[in-house]
Amino acid sequence: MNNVPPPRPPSDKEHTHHPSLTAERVDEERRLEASQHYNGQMTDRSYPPERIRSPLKKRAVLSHQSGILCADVENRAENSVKLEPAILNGGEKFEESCLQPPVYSRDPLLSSSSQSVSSNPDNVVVIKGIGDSPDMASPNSGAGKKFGLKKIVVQMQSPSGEVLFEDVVNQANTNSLTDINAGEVFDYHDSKLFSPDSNGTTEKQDPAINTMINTIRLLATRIGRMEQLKECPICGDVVTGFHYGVQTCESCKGFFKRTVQNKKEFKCVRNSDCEINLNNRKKCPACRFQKCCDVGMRVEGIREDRSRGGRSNYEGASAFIHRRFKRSSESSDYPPYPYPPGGGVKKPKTYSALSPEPPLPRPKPQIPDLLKEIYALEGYYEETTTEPQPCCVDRMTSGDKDKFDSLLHLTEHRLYQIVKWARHLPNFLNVDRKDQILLLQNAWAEIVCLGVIWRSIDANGIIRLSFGKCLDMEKAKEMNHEEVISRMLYVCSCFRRLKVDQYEYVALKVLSLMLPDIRGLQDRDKIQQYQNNLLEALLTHTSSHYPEFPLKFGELLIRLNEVQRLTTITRQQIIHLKSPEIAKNSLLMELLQHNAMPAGGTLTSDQALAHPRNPSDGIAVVAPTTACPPDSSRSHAACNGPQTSSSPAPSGLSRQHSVNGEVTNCKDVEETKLSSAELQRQHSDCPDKSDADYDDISEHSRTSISLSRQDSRAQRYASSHSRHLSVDESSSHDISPRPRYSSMNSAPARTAHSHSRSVDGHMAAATDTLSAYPGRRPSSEFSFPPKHSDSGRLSADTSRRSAANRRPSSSYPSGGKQFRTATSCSAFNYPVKNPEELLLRQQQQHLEQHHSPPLSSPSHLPPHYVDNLELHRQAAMQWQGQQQELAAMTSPPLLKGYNMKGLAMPHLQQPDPLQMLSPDFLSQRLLISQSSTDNMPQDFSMGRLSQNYDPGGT
DNA sequence: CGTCAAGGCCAG
DNA sequence: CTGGCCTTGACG
Ligand SMILES: [Zn+2]
Ligand SMILES: [Zn+2]
Repeated sequence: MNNVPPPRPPSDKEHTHHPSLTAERVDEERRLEASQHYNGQMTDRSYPPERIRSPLKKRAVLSHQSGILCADVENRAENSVKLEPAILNGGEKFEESCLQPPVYSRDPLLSSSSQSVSSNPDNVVVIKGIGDSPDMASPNSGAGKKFGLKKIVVQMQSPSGEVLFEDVVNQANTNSLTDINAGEVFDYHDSKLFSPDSNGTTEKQDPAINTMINTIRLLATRIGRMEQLKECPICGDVVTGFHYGVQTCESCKGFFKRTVQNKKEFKCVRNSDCEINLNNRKKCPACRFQKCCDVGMRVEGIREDRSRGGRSNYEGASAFIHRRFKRSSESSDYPPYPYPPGGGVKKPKTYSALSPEPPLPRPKPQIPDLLKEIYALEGYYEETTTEPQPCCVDRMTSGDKDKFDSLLHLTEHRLYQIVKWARHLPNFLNVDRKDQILLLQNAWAEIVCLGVIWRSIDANGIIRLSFGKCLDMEKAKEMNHEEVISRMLYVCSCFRRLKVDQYEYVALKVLSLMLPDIRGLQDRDKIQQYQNNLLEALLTHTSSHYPEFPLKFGELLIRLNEVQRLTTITRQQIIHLKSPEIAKNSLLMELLQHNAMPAGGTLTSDQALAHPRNPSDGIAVVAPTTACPPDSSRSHAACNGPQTSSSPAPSGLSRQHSVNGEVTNCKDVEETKLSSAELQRQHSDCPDKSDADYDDISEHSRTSISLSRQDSRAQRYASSHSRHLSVDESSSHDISPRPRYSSMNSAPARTAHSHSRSVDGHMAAATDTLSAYPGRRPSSEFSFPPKHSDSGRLSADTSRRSAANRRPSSSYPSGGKQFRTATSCSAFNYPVKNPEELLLRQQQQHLEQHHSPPLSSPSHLPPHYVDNLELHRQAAMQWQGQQQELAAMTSPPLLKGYNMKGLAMPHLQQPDPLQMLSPDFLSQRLLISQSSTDNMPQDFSMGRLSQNYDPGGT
């Protein structure tokens, strides 16, 4: 048994002339020579930096997909190996976007030397250049004739500067392109660029390059996959392919799988620095597993439900990379990064350097996996910038209506992107689809807004919309958007001050999406769990990465509230527009007025299919002045107030002149609004105040506003329909977190009913489609009942596999700890000066009450972080409680027929059945039809978002 | 239908 | 527990 030749990849004929590999595998004790693969004693985390290779062997530089090593590599020209693009890109279509295939120069010495490439942590990823010509002789000269496309060329270089691999991608984001330069080194570990200078390297701090980082990361990843390892980077055995993101041998694959699946916790009996090789790999599982993690094996690759076959989509999976690149080449927007196996990049960051204590048999807690997964979606689903508009826009008067209409189109595109983005979030597809819709309807504006803020984070005093459009306060004033813009700028300044990083940014986006308290959610607990996990991940991240900002976590949550407030304004502004384009903008319309159909009737299929073009997420901010009275922006707090009628009809400025006899309620609402606005006016509107002042004001006024709204609502509530009550009671857990924002929260009873008809009506088919939907691998952080002890057999019906795309992955390293229990944290009962004080106060209370820290603290955190953990947990609970509190105060229907999303759309009292079917139609189809091929509307330049919404995808 | 990368099986 | 080999299932 042991004497048979080692298993090999199907076409791995090359092994036949590799002495050490083709040697029959005898008992491992006899394989002493295998230790030659490593150069003597290694410290902790240093992998075999050098391996003795037979000089006969030439390193193969080939498709990573095939897993094939070409035996005739040595016949290739040594000095300049020109890889075919198809090979370079693993057969993807990527090369289509390359004007010329890059030329690879290789040092002849290299191929015969003992250097191993990307598994060598000393290799670095370097920006070779930006431009359109492969040699970068004339960077960016005429490159982007087509929409300003630029190419980024990234190389993997050995420490001596040899070019090992090279990869190219097109990049449309011309703004940030100027922020990176040739010669800069990309550190995958921290996702940062370092520019070399006289005294070593300095980290580039410019946040503007964040989007670029995504691109570069992806490139680095793909480069990392180009290398064909022959020897398992963990034990030196024969590589049998990619396993959990890394090329490893079969045994390490199995070992990793067992370890994760069974949640083993090994402990090294020595110093956790055991060398792992073919001979001793069984000796110390702790160090072996650590090494697995160090070389980049992904626990997300292990499926919690143990389903077999198919493709995984975790960051680092080949399908993941493939998808991103394929799309990126087709749509000319920039991709996100995945993750380079084996590090691919320098800086292995030894464990001992990170923490002196005995290492845990788990991945180094660099960045929580959940955050990484979420971040992996950035770039890919970021807004595209296909149409550079150099000029700052600005001045959008009513005369620019066309322009504005196109902006609406842009917005719609952005919305599609958001839907797509959400679909790719870990486990989002495991959420009930009705819930998906609810969540998206509730949060889209926040997501858009956060994107704008993120982009503007480094632009001092400027809000960067899409397409290079910018707004400063001056322009904003001209357009009467000063409140929105100033608030945005304020949040920007907060983010800047806090040094919010990309992971925190994406976490905030998802946090704004995954709100468990929205009324009508089917599976609230799941959302809750998600939120908890995300909060936990964010907390871990901020605590460990930003010890200098001990209160960062809490502050972030507070800023999130500010963003929520912001979006209330912007929603209103959009709905105030008189553009008939909104009507055609079916998805936008749907989101804006979930329950209210256009007065004209249902959306026609024409409307549904005639989709506009061009993305932008800045839409809300660039609403035309004329259509948006100054006061409306102030009164955002009175978001319950009916503001408009359905889209084609002009909206009242602050007063509802609506259809269907719902007008009577306007008065109350108006009063609410006035009082709210008055409150607001008393305090606010000075974005340049100190943070403390600002927080004081906003928190205080918001509380007041909420209360006043509650009063107003109470009056309404008393006279509301009993059916509302019954529905409310029937779903006692359903409280809307931000009723003032959520169109879904309007007329709850009706919402529920229409959902049960419209959504449910489509549910069967939709679910089927969803089930057939391929390839989405949910991943960690979502608690699913583990499936241990079941000996793992799938029942026949599970293998029937409608759940194929609901495959949960293991939540191994980051458990589903929950720290949320409080349902009401009235921390905002009285004004506080700033979040710090708030937190301190919390802490004080906590100390007074003599609570013991309820939750375990991540053991990987240094002690001084841990001190703050409890504080942060309280902040999180406070935030959650605050969401609930707000929800509770306003959840009952304020006005029948008016939603509370700040839109106040009247609804038709007796909706046509067809109309009842319509509201969710698009988003439903979006949710189910955005298949793995991402056939999201791409051809925006053609003025169509998309043609087919074939929910079946067939 | 072949490839790839999951999970399962089971002798050692 | 290990690890070689098998089965699965999405994708191209
Ligand atoms: Zn191995
Ligand atoms: Zn050990």
